[in-house]
Amino acid sequence: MKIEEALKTNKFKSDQHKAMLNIMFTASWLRGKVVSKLKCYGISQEQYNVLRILRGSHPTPLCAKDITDRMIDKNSNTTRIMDKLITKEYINKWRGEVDRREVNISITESGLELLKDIDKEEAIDKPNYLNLSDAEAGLLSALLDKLRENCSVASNQ
Amino acid sequence: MKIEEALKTNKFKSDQHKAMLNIMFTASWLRGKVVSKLKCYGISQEQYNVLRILRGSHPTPLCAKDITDRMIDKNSNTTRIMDKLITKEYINKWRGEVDRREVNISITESGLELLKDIDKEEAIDKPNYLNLSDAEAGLLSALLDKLRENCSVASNQ
DNA sequence: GTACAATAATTGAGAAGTCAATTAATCATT
DNA sequence: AATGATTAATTGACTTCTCAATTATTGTAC
Repeated sequence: MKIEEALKTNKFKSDQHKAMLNIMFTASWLRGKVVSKLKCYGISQEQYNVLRILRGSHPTPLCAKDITDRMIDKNSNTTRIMDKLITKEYINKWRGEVDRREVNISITESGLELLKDIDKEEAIDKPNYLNLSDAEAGLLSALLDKLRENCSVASNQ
Repeated sequence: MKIEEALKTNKFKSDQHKAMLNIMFTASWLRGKVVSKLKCYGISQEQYNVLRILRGSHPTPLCAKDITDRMIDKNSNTTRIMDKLITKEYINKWRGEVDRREVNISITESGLELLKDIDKEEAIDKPNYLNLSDAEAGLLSALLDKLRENCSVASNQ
């Protein structure tokens, strides 16, 4: 479904504006797919994202700031996402010994198992999940990277 | 800034997975920009989106469903976004005469003025806001449209 | 080493989102 | 025209987000 159909309009100020709306729509669409896949595991997309980040560094722990830096949505309230994951015993947290302002966070065995189960359900990340060839996916990433360059508008992100 | 730097990782399962994370990151980045632009006008991105949709159909009113159909995030709670906009007197709402289940919604003069003020601050949608040529923006849209085709995962969206 | 700035994480309060259940009206079938 | 199904919108309960203020610790300059 083309973006014109998805948003039921043909009025776009410019090609850039159309692309912007398309990015936001596609992100929302993707989010819907991921969320529905994760539903039966009882975790949110943000929680899943954090677990994957921690698996990536495992067995080295990360501090909260390191995790925020790696998150898709930098505005997420990391503390509260951690709280949820601690309650579910998917992560461990302890005060940093070197810098006592920091906390060390690492994924538990139980968290790793959860990810393994989710991985089995390949669909979320499987190649061609996106209906793009490798080359097209690479081109898409390159365009998105370029889009964010030299932007005239200041932002805190 | 490339997505590898933005997410501080080089570990991507596939080009498709990398593109997926890039879309979500870019959408969040764009959202941050738009939200910070709209802040001084006291409206959220979703409210702005609804006002633009209503301006597009003005002076013909739309019903709530028509608006939802045109929204970027189809899961938004349209009723509550409308409530906010009614309080601010940017939109009017009245029961449909033909189909009494529907409500008719239209943008007010005050709402149109707000949009005019925001438009003056061109930055949000101005051409090249995205640092892409028209051709690149078109290509990006085409890739996003393709990506959403024939997706193996069922979704309610 | 004391004062002040900077950083990491947390919290509180209010806003917004989510999801299922509900209400009201219309449609479709007989 | 009575029945049940469908559609449009709303609501209630709950969760999550947001953003500024706060606490604790470390870094920097004198």
